[in-house]
Amino acid sequence: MTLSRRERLRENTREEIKTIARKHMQEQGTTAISLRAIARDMGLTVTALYRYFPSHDELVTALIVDAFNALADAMEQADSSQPREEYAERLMAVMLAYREWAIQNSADFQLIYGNPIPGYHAPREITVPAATRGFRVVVGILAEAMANGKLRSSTDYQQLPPHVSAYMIEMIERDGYNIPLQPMYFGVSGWVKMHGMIMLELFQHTPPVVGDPEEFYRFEITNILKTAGLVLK
Amino acid sequence: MTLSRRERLRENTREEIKTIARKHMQEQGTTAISLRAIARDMGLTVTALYRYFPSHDELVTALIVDAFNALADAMEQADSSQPREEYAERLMAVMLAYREWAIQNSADFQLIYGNPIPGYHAPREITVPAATRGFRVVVGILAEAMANGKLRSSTDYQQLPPHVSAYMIEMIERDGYNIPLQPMYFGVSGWVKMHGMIMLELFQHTPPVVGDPEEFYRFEITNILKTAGLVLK
DNA sequence: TGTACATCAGTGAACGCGCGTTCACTGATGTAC
DNA sequence: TGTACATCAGTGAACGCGCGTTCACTGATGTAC
Repeated sequence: MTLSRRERLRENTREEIKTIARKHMQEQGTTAISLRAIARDMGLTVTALYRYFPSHDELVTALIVDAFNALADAMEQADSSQPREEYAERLMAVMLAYREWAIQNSADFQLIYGNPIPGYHAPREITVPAATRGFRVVVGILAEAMANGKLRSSTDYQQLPPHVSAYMIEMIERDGYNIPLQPMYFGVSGWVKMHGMIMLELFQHTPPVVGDPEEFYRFEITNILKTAGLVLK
Repeated sequence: MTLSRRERLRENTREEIKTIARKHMQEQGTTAISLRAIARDMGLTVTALYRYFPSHDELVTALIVDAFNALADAMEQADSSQPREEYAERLMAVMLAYREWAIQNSADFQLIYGNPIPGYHAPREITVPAATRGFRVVVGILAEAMANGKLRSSTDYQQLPPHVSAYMIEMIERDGYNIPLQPMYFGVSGWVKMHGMIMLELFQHTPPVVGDPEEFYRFEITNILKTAGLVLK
């Protein structure tokens, strides 16, 4: 669909508002998203912004959706940079992209995975689909590896507490993942660890412990992949 | 040392201020720590609070130190509730206490492990010693298990990137851990995972995926312990 | 035991900032005939 | 091609809030002789 001149200008202004909001987040944290401060930076009055976002919360929602999508884009791009049959390489690339994006866009990362903004309630029907995109890439690769007989048939997941595995199987169905339990369990189990490392790195808890967080991160991924029989070339 | 009547009253007031600050954090997030709001709740003028905390930042620092200490206390207590020789049980109890405390005191947990408060800079010489207490419990148990020949001599840690292991060995020395590299590596590697799970649970990312976050958390700990040869009775 | 003085808790006004949202409005741009 | 009208971007004042910090002060409590 083509946009009229007016619509294009409108889109540009919306983007400019979000760009400045991101700058403020980066400088002052996610609670510093302020319509008045953005207006000041743009040389507009506050009220003008209400033409573009009906409220502060709607702006925050737009930023959250953008952030989840940008992160997922980065992961998808990393995935497609690797040969299709090299599952270990694909997973490594995707998880490195996850970390890289988190560090390069730490304010956005805090916005989507950190402390909630006081008083703000995300409309889950809007944010959740964007939120799961990145994770779908990971479990998708794992499922592909399994379908091609490259995933070690570990027995771990078979010992999950019965109601946990029942819930997960139901969730796989409900959210349309269309994959077996094993890659889903493996994906969640690995994801939470990498996520923890990134969070701790971002807030300066691990750098004084491991020295080089990126090397450590790579090392841990390599080990996790090994437990699934996925070996890097 | 005994305190005079005046000193006792003073301590009580300081505690009351922190208690109300924690209530506000729980309700409005860590950025809502406000001297004026606390004064309002106490029926005092703002300026009266300056007798107890010389600035907003000093109050935040006190809350951070208290939080790290409370978390470490909970972990130490969990540790001492188990038989000394049952290393797997001790580690399970300690990590469950970690999660339990995080969930029961989610605002404090966000304060110490979540997004930084804009404009606040922690005096690391004050916060870091408190921050490492809990982790010391974990690696302490692992080192004890190793000293008693109960830790499987995995070769994982021997393949750490050379400058990472060099850095960690130096850090062990610098921070006075007095333990070998293996339990340190194992402790960090496990810690980051449990931390990630808790963060994701707290912010509602994993509950819709795993259904019962506590069961899942237990399951993952059990598996991690197994990889180190530590089996729960 | 009584008194003078120092210490301390708390007040109230002020400074100089910040915020989201509503309302009635002006003036430019686009559109339909 | 020219004109009337609708649409839209942006203004400016106002409402009712919030914040940390400094300053000169009052009045009660504790202490030393």
